[in-house]
Amino acid sequence: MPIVSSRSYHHGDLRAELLRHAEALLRRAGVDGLSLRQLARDTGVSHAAPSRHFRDKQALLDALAVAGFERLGETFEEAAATGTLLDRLRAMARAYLRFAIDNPALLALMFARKHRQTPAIEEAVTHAFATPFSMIADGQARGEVVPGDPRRICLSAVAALQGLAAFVGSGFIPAEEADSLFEETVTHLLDGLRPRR
Amino acid sequence: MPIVSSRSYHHGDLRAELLRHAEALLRRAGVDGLSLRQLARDTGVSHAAPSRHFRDKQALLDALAVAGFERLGETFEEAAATGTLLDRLRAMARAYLRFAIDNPALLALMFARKHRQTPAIEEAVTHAFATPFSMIADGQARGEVVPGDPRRICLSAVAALQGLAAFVGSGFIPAEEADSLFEETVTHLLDGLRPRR
DNA sequence: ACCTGAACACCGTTCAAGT
DNA sequence: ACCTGAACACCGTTCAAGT
Repeated sequence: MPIVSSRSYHHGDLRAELLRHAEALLRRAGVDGLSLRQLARDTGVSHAAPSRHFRDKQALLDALAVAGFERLGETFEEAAATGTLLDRLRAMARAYLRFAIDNPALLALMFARKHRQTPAIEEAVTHAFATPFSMIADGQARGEVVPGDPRRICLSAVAALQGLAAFVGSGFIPAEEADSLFEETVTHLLDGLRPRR
Repeated sequence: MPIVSSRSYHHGDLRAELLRHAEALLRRAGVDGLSLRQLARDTGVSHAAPSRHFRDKQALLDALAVAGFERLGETFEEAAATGTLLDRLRAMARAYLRFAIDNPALLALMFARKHRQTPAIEEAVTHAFATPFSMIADGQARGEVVPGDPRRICLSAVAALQGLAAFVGSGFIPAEEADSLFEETVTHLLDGLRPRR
């Protein structure tokens, strides 16, 4: 008789364990190598067991994306902990690119879903980008950032980084060039945020 | 006895026909819906026939990517046909975003291959971006564009557009917002290209 | 040279059956 | 409630065989 009611019969928490193995499988085999059956094998359950926790494969991918956005949001919070406004914006940009380079398959998953705009994902996205969003809004209130819809400003800045990250992650930009191109891009972005006087 | 030696036994040119159907299938079913067997069915050949023309599925995807870069390069050339330098750069940026929105699955294919850096693909990429590249180099020669490695300038500009296009294509940015965000981004990019005086 | 049909190992999904 | 095993329809790849 289990003490914690959420614990399953055979495993501690199969859902969490599946997610953990799925992240590892995604990392080492890519999106194409991430199969439910391989995941079941890695986790040591029958191939039909995951369906109890994820209705279908897309539900698993959605859950991975949510977890990814949560991790990304945490790195944003850490990056924005100290320093001047420009320091923190720069640190967040750096954290974003590092996340993209360290988790290329996960990042692709997070942004390559045209379908299934789950409320859970929307909430995770909003929460993840809350830090840079409020950073920009605060900067505007103090006159240190150019005026305009902070959501749009945040979006276009992240888009520029996203493109760079995608190019680096896909091998389109060689790793040697990534750092200096990143510095250029960030300098350029921060320059664009600075109010004209 | 066929007149043209490249013509196959049963079809005019099965390779070209496969590519044609593959593009259509990719467009209507996405990357996940693009299977060799469905493609064979669409083309009216046995499921093993494509393997004569494409060693494996990746080879088909590579060929689709090459065709995509060729099409993209053509739209760049058209966009850069007339107008001032800024007009042509703006037109190329617009053409890029339009291509991205009209061919989201193809664009994802073109840039999401970490593996198989084929010479054919590298050549197609270089050729496709030759127009914006030389446009920037020309602008520098005439003092109308900020100095610096034209390849890097081209790369970071395309990356910014790529990120925006990816966000729009994935439904991350609603279609209503795409145009105005694009205008803002392009204005910002062109502003960055203008030499300080 | 080019295509077919059968074969193999894999996959996602479903569902009756077990505990 | 949770998991298993069998079943089904699909897939990529290979290969002997046909024309």
